[in-house]
Amino acid sequence: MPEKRKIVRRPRAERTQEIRRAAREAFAAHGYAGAVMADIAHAAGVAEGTIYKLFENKRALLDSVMTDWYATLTDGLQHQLRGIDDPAQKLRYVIWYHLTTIRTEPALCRVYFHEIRAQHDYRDSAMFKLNQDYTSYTVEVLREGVAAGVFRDDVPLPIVRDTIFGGLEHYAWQFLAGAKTLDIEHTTEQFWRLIVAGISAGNGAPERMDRQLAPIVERLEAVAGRLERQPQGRGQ
Amino acid sequence: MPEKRKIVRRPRAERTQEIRRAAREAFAAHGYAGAVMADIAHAAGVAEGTIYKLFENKRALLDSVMTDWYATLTDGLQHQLRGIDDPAQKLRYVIWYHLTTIRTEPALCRVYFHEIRAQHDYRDSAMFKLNQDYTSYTVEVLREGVAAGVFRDDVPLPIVRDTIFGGLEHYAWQFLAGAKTLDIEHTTEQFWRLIVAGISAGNGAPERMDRQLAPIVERLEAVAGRLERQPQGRGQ
DNA sequence: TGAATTTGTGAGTAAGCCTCACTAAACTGC
DNA sequence: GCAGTTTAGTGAGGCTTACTCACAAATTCA
Repeated sequence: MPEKRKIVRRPRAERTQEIRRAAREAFAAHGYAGAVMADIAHAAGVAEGTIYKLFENKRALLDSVMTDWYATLTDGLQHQLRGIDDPAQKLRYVIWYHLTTIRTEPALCRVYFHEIRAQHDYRDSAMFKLNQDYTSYTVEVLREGVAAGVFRDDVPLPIVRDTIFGGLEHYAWQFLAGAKTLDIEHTTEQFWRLIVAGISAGNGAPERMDRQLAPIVERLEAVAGRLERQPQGRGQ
Repeated sequence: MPEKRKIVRRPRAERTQEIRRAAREAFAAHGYAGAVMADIAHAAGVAEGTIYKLFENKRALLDSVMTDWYATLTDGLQHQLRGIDDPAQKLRYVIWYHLTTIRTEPALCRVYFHEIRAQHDYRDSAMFKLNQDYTSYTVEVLREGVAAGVFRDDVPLPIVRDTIFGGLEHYAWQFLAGAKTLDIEHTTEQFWRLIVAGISAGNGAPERMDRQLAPIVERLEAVAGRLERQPQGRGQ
């Protein structure tokens, strides 16, 4: 006679949490396609059918895992940014925070980059909203910088935002693909310099630069010429 | 009595091409996971088993499709770059070319971004090599610019490269996700300005900028002071 | 204590990648 | 031409896996 396992019933929220935890590990370890629902069920200590009582399908389970994770990230960033004043320094922190996240949770980042964003209905999803929140702090920082006169007043905000996050992701992919270690301090410094140089007031595109320098040069030359035409006073 | 279809045998290369064409359409239309091998076989006019005689599996079929496509892209870029001299202008062309590719083949780009790079063995794949070729032209252009003194001599090449491609991809994703149209000319201009401002000789990070301007300001002030101490000549 | 409700189960279904034993077209030597 | 050999091509079936559903058991309620 086969041993009949006692069925224990637990609060819905607890079960949900249990399953989410198991799912997070599975997705992190094997990716979306590689994770097997039967294994997740086993790891969570429930039958496969139970998962479908609490989550609509595999995709919804993934969404739930990622939403959970992303929300804590966004809160963390928002909280830390309040402690910094200078816009350029805030920008530096955003870069550092993003890189740190990638190094701390490479597996989940990978899944996010490749599974979540690939969904055709991504732009209607909760993840999209969360991502907007996350990146909107950056846009906010940029706006502050422009208002303070630190950044050019014609910086194309969405493009700078995407350059930051896209560039970081692209760079970090080498790390996510297991190629090499990620030197957060050094990488932060390099990215930050590049971006800040690109948007700082006074650093326009080449011809803009010329336009800004032109009057200064003109003034210098005029004054110098005037001095040259005068009898030399004291040493140069 | 069921009609017996005549089996026609054709050169290996021709069959392969036929299947690849059908596969490309299927992958573009439905993505990797969504494309069904049975449908591809049907569209190519062969039995499902035939595909597996010519390609190891679904993944290998995708690789073949993408390799084919990517190779033509790389050739195109390389060819066009030879017609441009100025490093900054070359950079502009790279950006423009990349955006144009994304707008011309959004579906394949999407599959590339999300399926190819997600493979855990991506860095050993043929696609990785091709991508290296593609982006290496950009690094080459940057090197030329540094050598010519147009770009700073301390630009971190890999980071600039990743900022360009990562930023473009990130920005273009809104378009790939079907959100809005892609204004190539305007976007090219914005990105190019941002990057060039970031790496141009003379546009360092903030403190570097100060360092460069300092002697100029010093000279101006010295001269101005000297003028002020002198009896006023003609009215300015 | 019995009825109603809610939670949990796991065998079964369907979809889809892939295999393999087999068919028959093309080729080869006579 | 013909028998024997090689090889392109086939498609039914195997296997994995997401998902369903009829049922079972625990809990709650009257």
